[in-house]
Amino acid sequence: MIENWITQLRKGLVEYCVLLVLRRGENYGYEIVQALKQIEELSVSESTVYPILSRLGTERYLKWRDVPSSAGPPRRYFSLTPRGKVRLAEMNAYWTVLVAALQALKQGKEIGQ
Amino acid sequence: MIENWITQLRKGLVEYCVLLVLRRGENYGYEIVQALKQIEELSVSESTVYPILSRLGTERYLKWRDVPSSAGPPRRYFSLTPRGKVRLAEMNAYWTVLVAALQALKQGKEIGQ
DNA sequence: ATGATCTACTCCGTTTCACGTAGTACCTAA
DNA sequence: TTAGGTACTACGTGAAACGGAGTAGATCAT
Repeated sequence: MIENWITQLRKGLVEYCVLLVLRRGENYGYEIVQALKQIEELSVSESTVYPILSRLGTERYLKWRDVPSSAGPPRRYFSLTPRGKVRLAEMNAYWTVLVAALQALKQGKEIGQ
Repeated sequence: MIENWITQLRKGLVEYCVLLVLRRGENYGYEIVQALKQIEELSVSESTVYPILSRLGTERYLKWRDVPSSAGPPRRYFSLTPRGKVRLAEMNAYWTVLVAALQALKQGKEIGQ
């Protein structure tokens, strides 16, 4: 099934998307989940995004602060650390060359000679 | 480490690349391995490509024929089945929208409103 | 005050894939 | 007969996505 392939293809990508969402400033978890849910091609859920947020936190790519909310438990606002910004830049660089390589493979590049 | 992320990102992609290599006609295993090794961003080895070839075979996306070789054991020439061509078309379609979605996320698209 | 509902997460188990290491086996040429 | 190129196969590990269930704070209608 193509769905299964898509699940595999998403590996690594959700993490990249989380960092991309945070590149402009802080956002809280639920908000990030809702934002990524809107990208149909990703179609992620809470159980995918929250573990990524905490993993990126323990790896010090993200920092956070808790802010009381008027509608529910305190919100945890995440933002990129300097370390996280470096990682995002590395990911951007790799993603760019990867997409270019795939594009070259799609278009005409023959193997053999 | 970024290397680990790259390993995750490759999941699903190697399979896609194998189908892309075969889209024009048949190739034998060793040749496919050498072709994909030349793509630095993928940097795959035999132990990655051969299992994919046999998986795609049992899933009937590929067919093959054995041809005696002048230098070694018979070569197994793989080619796309009609089913495989459909799958490749689906993958192309998904890959295209995914790359576009990531591009949109990279450029300016804000969340929240 | 009590239950319903929204918000904001956390935990656990399963599946799948990439990949490293090692091993098998075939064939030609010196 | 052995070295070297060719063509795979087997096995185990690690990491990520994901489904489903659970936890818990806060507001609001009854």
